[in-house]
Amino acid sequence: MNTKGESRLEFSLDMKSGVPFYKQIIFQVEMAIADGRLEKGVQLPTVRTLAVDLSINPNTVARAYAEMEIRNIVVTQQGSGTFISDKKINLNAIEREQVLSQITKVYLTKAASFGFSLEEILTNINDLGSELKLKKETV
Amino acid sequence: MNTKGESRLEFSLDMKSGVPFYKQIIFQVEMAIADGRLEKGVQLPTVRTLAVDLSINPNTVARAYAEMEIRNIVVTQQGSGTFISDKKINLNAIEREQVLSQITKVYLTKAASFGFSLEEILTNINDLGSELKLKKETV
Amino acid sequence: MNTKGESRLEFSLDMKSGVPFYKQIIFQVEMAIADGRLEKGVQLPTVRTLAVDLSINPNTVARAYAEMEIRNIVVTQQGSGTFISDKKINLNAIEREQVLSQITKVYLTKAASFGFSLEEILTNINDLGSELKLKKETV
Amino acid sequence: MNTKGESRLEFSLDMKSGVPFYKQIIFQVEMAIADGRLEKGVQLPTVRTLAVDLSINPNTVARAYAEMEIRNIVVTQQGSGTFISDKKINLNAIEREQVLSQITKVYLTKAASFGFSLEEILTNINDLGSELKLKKETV
DNA sequence: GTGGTCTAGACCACA
DNA sequence: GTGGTCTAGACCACT
Repeated sequence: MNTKGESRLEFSLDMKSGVPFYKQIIFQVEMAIADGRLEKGVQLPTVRTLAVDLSINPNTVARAYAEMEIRNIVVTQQGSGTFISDKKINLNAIEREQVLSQITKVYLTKAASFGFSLEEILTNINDLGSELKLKKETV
Repeated sequence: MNTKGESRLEFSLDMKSGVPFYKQIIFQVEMAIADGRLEKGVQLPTVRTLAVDLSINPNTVARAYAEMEIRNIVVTQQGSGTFISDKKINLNAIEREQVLSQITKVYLTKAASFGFSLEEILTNINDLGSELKLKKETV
Repeated sequence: MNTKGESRLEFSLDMKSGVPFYKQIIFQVEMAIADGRLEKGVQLPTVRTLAVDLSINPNTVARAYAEMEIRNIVVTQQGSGTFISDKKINLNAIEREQVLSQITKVYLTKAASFGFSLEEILTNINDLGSELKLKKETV
Repeated sequence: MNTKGESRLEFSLDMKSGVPFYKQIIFQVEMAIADGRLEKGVQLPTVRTLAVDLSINPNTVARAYAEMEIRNIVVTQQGSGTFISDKKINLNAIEREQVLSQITKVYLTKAASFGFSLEEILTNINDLGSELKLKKETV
């Protein structure tokens, strides 16, 4: 059982995908936040620890953490570690609408270019939406 | 409806994913062959046309085509264009599912980071899905 | 005389200040944007060129550019260079007020800890505000 | 008003500047000596007190004090505390001006990046300047 | 021990 | 030529 302040996230890298390692790390942290496995204040593995776990260079992990710090996904405290931040994005209704439409368009265009139908897409989102523990209704 | 010999494939690129453009192009062609949108003998857009469409350098498109030619996915007929060969691309239902899940996860994670609910997301997809003229059902 | 698309910015580093090189570079770009020496679309010196100019490692320049890309200060086009972006921040009136108060508090606290009076601060801001070509009135 | 033997200095740290905390502390003491806010014999806050005030590790404060002792800026009397020595800190008007200009530039650049006008900035500073009880005139 | 900065140099992707 | 990624290893700042 997780005690707050400690992270039991399992990281893994696809060495062949061509996706940069540091981006894979960032994505896994974002996913973990999205589905509740990581929450505010939880400490990420140390740079050196994760580097050993993944068998990559510490600088590569540091780069992922640095980018997440810039993006306000984590905060780092010199000498003590890297922690999930309580990032809050404040958007008004119109801006929310614009942001959602923008990212949805990119997603649908991509899905369409792979030949997926609206039916398949909606089914998939319903499945994954529950898995990620997305809140069901707008507050 | 496709007339043989002409391609109505819509390509799209994710400029930020870190996945090389030429690999994205190849993958989209493979997906289209696998699900029947492209079949033997259909002509791909010319290098120059596709480069303009995607706003990328023609060399990048040429590289994708060259790579596909090496893999026997397409054949180039000097002077007339690039055509789908009869190489079988095997991508079963499970693999299709994995591809869709992957891009859906990225999308939902991003949406979740902005606090959007499943309800908002589904509404938005239905709206934009019609607008973007996605096919409604799987073929 | 500057032609658009070319940058005549003179960069310089204080090697002894203890301020990281990449942060000094970012700050100088931000300053140049703030006072109009750099505007949307202008190309920054190439990574290698600036590294030679400043006698530092190209990776250090690349890091500065990468951080500015994340912050939407510049956009990079693979293979062609790094350009000032047209970053726009949309904030409503309340958010504007909060943002300004926040950064002003930090500034005043710092100035006070150095012993500067309100009188000195206002004089200094008036001087520098003109120099930076800050717009005088709210639009 | 300062009574000799007690220090009313307000320290502040810029956590993001990249300037080491201990250097920031030293600089603030030097500035205070230079402009008369601190004079010979005045006691600095204890290491532990200042560490709590600034929310940093006591070792960091201790390091700043140790460095100042080496530089003869302060003397430590075992068991009773740390006191300003009679070392002269020379910081003339021009140097003061440069320090203020530096931090003001950082502030204005940031404000400019959010599109604030000189008018808004000055209003905000006047408001907050009173609230934060900045001294109104130079001593 | 923690993270941060910088160098040096290799190799890749793209124009 | 452009920028991007990764490694290896040194040294610093802070807990």
